[in-house]
Amino acid sequence: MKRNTWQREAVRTALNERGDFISAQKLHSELKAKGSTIGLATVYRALTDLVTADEADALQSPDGENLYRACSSDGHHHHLICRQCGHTEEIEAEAVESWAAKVAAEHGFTQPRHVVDVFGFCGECSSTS
Amino acid sequence: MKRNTWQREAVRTALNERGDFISAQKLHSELKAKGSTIGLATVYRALTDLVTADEADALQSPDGENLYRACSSDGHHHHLICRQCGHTEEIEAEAVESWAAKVAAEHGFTQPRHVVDVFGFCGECSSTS
DNA sequence: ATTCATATTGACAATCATTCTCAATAAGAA
DNA sequence: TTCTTATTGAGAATGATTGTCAATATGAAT
Repeated sequence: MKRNTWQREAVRTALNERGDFISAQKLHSELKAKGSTIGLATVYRALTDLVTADEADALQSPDGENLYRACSSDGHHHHLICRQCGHTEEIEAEAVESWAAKVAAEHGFTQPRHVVDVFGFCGECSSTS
Repeated sequence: MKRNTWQREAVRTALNERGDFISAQKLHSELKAKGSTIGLATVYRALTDLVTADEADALQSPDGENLYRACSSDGHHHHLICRQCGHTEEIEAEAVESWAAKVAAEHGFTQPRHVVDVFGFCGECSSTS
């Protein structure tokens, strides 16, 4: 049976408060910084659970870290991520959904899942540089 | 000055002979299996160089490994990858290109790069399972 | 409220891909 | 051939993530 613990709650809220993607490591540091005694392994476990429960979203950063973020829209969606400041925006991709399904089918592939993310420099970072 | 070594050549040919994506680790094992004395670190260095020189393509597998593949078409392209056997097919994605550019622009993002890969089970693996 | 079975935790060890270090080697110019 | 220095290889180091296991705390039953 699944139990509710303040640790899981802490991870969930921390993820909700913060809008952007964050790594498990960083999330753990932040919680510790706020006085929490939560363990690193527990943060990983909680995040994995949240992803399984479709309450969070996961993606890999270019340097191999796993980044997590609370899922706002419950449906399937994609991201527009700033390479400089990490700012993230969710984007609709209806066109891509059907395209992916079509291409997969054409090549005889089944159960297609796709990774569609766009990286760039957001308006602010573009003007600053 | 850049020097040519048999090690770099070995990695380049191994990558060309093999059509699919392969991890640095596995590529190294295969080379060793064939009698090569090449070192693991060197394989990593060679692969990184090939990617820099746009002779190879890199992507991250869902479990955090970096996969490499020789670039056949020199232009920009995407992949359809079998989650079971690793078989890979290059796909054209004209529609996605323009979509990505448009979405980025709409949100004020500049210099968009995108990651578009479709994972699934290829025809063969679909029927086998 | 108390008891109890067990899900969950946290500290730390273990893993695994990748990068770093550095002495030894070899490519290529002279 | 000689010499400079880019490159190599073995192993150590790193860093994220996962496994281990005794201690703890949740929630159902009493």
